[in-house]
Amino acid sequence: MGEVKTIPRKTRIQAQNEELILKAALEVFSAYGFRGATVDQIATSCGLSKPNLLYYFRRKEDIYVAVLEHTLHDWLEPLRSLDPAGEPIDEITRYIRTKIRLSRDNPKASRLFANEILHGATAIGAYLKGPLKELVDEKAAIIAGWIAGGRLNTVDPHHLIFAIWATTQHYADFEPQVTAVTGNPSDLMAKAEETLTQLFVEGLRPR
Amino acid sequence: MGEVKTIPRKTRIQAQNEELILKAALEVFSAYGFRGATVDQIATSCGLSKPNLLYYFRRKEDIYVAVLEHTLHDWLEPLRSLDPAGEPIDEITRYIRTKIRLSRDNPKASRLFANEILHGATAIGAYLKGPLKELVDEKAAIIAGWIAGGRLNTVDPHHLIFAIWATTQHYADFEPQVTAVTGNPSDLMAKAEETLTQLFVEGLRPR
DNA sequence: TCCGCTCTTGACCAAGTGATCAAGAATTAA
DNA sequence: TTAATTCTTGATCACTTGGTCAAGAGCGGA
Repeated sequence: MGEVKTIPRKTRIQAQNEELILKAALEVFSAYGFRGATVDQIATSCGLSKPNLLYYFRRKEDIYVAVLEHTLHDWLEPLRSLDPAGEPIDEITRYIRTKIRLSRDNPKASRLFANEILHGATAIGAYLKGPLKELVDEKAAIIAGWIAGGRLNTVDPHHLIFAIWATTQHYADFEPQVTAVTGNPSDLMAKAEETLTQLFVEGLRPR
Repeated sequence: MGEVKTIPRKTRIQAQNEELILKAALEVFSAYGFRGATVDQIATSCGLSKPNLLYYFRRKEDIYVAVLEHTLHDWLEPLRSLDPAGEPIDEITRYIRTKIRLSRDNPKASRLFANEILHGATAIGAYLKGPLKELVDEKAAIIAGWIAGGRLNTVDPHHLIFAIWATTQHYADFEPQVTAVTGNPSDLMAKAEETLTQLFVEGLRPR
């Protein structure tokens, strides 16, 4: 078989530059948002001229959508791997740990999505209502099963997932505030991970 | 005594228009962010001409800072009223409930802050490191006291406060995502309040 | 080598935007 | 009423920014 002729193959230079652009775009869009970022910034940031960048992505919005899609899949991977056959408390704990580490290691992706949703999610609204909703519903059903089996306390699974997202991404999205309040000690993220897992599993009321 | 002559009194029209402007500015800045919002939008939104608006606030940034400061105080009030003499579980529960209702009733203020912090908190950085940090440290100490007295499980108080902020403000800041995933049922916020209080107090592990 | 295609860029444009200003209208205090 | 003060705005400016275009440079296959 080999390559299909009607689909234009991607040049080496093309693949190379598109990767450069997406990397720079994540940097710039996550820092300034869609309207705050400029095409010039992205171009300069990856060593291309502005017209050259617009040769690869014809409109600013095309770059934005591309970088969003390019990052979305990885971002949801941890939720996807929530295992219905696992021990509930372990699975949730592992999910929280994975998520907070993802926030620590890739805060730019977190901020990119936060900004996108904060301003109405116009570019990924369809994705949220489609694939994301399906994934969340599926995992919420698993959690609901665990609850029905008496293996977790009774909480609304959707809101539990929201709570995990919110608390873990907080450290990326609100980093300046966290830093200002805590003074950014070296064990900040370790402490955060420990506190969140403890909090979600045991709660505040002493036994 | 009466009025001090050196301090120019505020005209009726002045007070009136400044209020109009701040209201419109909250609307526009919370929806589009600082760079995304335009002075024209704010002016049109409150029925003033652009030069007229700039007569009251000479620079765009002045409007932005004014509306931030104008909203900040109210936003932190619930934390301020955390009572060291109260019953710990009740105090925390009340705080969560108050916060989530504030997010429901004033999502624009939440989004305004979220956007400001997401993009580096350049306008309120000093406030975060000063008054906010002091307030949080004070309340964290109270919580630490409760923990030391065995009245709450052992968690880091600062991270507990972050967790409460994150989970409650999530419903305002990530509203499009919450709506997309849940379909926005009428009892959404009631369910959220119930789930969060339950989660923070009892945790997930069955007793 | 040659030729067609891809890639790159300087110059440029139109629209939008923050801010200014002079001059007139409205308000207020006497 | 009058005069000082405050308020309002049309016109305009300087600058940024997304996007275009024509022309040239570079690359790869035959």
